[in-house]
Amino acid sequence: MQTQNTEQLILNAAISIFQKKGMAGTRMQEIADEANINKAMLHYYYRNKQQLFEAVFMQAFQKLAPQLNLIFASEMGVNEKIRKFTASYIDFILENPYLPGFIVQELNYNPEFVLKFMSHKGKPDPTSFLTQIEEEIKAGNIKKMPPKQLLLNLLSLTIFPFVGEMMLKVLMDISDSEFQNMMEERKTLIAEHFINSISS
Amino acid sequence: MQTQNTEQLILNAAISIFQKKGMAGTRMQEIADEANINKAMLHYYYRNKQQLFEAVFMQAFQKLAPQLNLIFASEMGVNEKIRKFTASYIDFILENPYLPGFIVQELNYNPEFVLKFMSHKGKPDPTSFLTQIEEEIKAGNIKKMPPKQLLLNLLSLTIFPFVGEMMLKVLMDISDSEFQNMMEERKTLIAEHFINSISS
DNA sequence: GTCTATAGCCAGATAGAC
DNA sequence: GTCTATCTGGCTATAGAC
Repeated sequence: MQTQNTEQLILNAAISIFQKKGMAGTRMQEIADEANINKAMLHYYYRNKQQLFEAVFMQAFQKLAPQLNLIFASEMGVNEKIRKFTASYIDFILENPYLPGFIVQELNYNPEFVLKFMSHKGKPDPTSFLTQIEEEIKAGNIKKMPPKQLLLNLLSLTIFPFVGEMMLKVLMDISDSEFQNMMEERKTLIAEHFINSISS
Repeated sequence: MQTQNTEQLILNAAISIFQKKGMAGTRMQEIADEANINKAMLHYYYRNKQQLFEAVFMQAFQKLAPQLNLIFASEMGVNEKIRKFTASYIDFILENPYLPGFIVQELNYNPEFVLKFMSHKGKPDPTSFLTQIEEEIKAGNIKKMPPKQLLLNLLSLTIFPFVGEMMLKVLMDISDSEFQNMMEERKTLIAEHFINSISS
């Protein structure tokens, strides 16, 4: 095992454990076990737990950002953006199920770190999408409503089912397989429904 | 300070800390400090951390349940339920801002405990609401769509902004006061928008 | 680079005086 | 019931052999 391999092995193991249990709930030993490697190696490559966590968080955010840019930074029309975003975001999350909950949660527990990290890393910028909405409203194609509320609705419909998966399963008596089916169904259902609800 | 008072004092302090930092991130000492009381008292009244946490979780869930029953277990018509639920739920959360995130998160980290707890405590049951939706669809008043997806959309629009508050503030450049204003606005905005989107 | 052993600390829990 | 003092275990982190 060379440097590159071991370092990546550790990062992958750390991603898996941190995303499931969060910063405070994770033990370094668990990560070592997951990587089939010695605990001292974690410190050799990543100095301490905080730095390993930051590497994981950064990686997660950088995976998520391009998904958001599907809607923030592309040249498509509004309806096309909405269809593209919902379908592709849901596909993406089905392959990274713990990601949204992880980001949401650690953002709550650790806002100061995140803000520091954001300032020198850059984040998706919704401005152009919000402007696009305003123009469509002026043109009479979309019902009058604050653009940020519209975007918030879209993000809610797309992201929440995954963040609140467990709560929803308990509350609505949904099995694992039914949940999967519902998410597949949402890939098209949300977009049509949402477009229909904003069109004037 | 008599038994009743101290016990309640501890529970209140525990609610405040656990909801902000979660089970794993909370220190017993912090709870003791918050309650202006000695750490040993926590163990005197609640035996150990797990049991104190369970008391907090139970209390949180029992506060939330009546809010859900506004929509699950009342005699109103669908549109009326939607208006009532969104407005009253948002009001409720504005006074208990950490509650939804806390429940969602601990449910993810601790599903087995929750399921055990649910079985002998009872939870809000959405069956009658789902049936009501089906009937409205048959009657041609609501667009054809799976009732559970409709309910999931409603919960997403209402709950997600609070669970993902920090993420949204960062992503959409929303200040504290703008966030408050948006949530006030949503008390009526969501309902009208949602009703409009499902009406055929 | 990788391992074993261990230092050092911190948090949960308890003993026991009052 | 409430407090101080302390035990105990577990966890992060490091020292040091290979």
